Amino acid sequence: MQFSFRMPVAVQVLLCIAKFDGVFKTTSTFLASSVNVNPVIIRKTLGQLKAAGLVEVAAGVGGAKLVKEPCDITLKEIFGAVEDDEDLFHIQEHPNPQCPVGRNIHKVLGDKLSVIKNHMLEDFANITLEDLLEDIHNAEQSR
Amino acid sequence: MQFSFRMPVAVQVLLCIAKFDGVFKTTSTFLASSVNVNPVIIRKTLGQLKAAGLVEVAAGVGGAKLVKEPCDITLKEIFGAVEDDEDLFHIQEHPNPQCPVGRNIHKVLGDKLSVIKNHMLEDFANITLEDLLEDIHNAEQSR
DNA sequence: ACTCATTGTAAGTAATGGTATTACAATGAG
DNA sequence: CTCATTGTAATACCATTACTTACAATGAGT
Repeated sequence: MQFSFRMPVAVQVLLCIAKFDGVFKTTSTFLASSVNVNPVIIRKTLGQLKAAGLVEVAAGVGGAKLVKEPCDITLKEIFGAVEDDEDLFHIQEHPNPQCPVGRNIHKVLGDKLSVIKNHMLEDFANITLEDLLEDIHNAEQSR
Repeated sequence: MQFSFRMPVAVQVLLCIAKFDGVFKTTSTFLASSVNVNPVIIRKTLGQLKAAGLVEVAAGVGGAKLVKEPCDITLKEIFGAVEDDEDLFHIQEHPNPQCPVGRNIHKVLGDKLSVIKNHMLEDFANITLEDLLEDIHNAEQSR
């Protein structure tokens, strides 16, 4: 059980846009060939990133660019842009209300798990696109 | 996108076993009526918890009991018992190796995300079954 | 030894969600 | 006006989850 492609795809898309800004026109087809998924997936992702105010996309002429600096874009924003804001875990909605465990499980476990989800989001908030660009740069240097 | 029922179900099963120890025989049918899922799901879950050394199940006569004290059972163990040990996120396996982003994304993003997953597991390790039993007890008191 | 509720497990079904793909109208710079 | 590209809908395919039925194996109680 794990999260879908969406967030990693969005991250890679943004990294490519940042990396190739001014060098190549970053169309959905171009980005799709880096990620190796269908261009429609990229367009959908770009739409979500645009709605979140992270990129602007040139309809018609094509290409996307960042609205904010890489140091001002965090994984938390990216995650929020492409994933629904729902609980991390799926707790059975209709437990037995006659059972003392059943009638409290949602509140008790839900509380704990939402704290943990917030921790995860905080971790995401501490990672910026610039961090990743640097890591990639370093990885390229040591080839 | 979220994790499946499995972990919350396992938690509820363990809580019921602890709560009703010596009062009711905790058969799969009994547990299933608290969680409100099919008894077969409970048996499968109990099998995983047994394999993880958290419970023992009386085949034939029926019923389950804890092998360890509630204060010694953490969410991390429960999570590990019912979920595969895989990455939190699914990073595209075949990005374009000709792209500097594509050929490094797995390492760069994977590293960051595995740190975050470990944080999550640490959070899980700090929550015991006893904590949850207490929370339920308190919730019941204030009804 | 027999009984019987229960576990362990397999097999099949249904529902859900993610990804891929095709198709096409709308866009907008040149 | 042209044309590559975006935005979006519709569809298909596949994997996973959860549900359900079925039945042999188990083991305490009689």
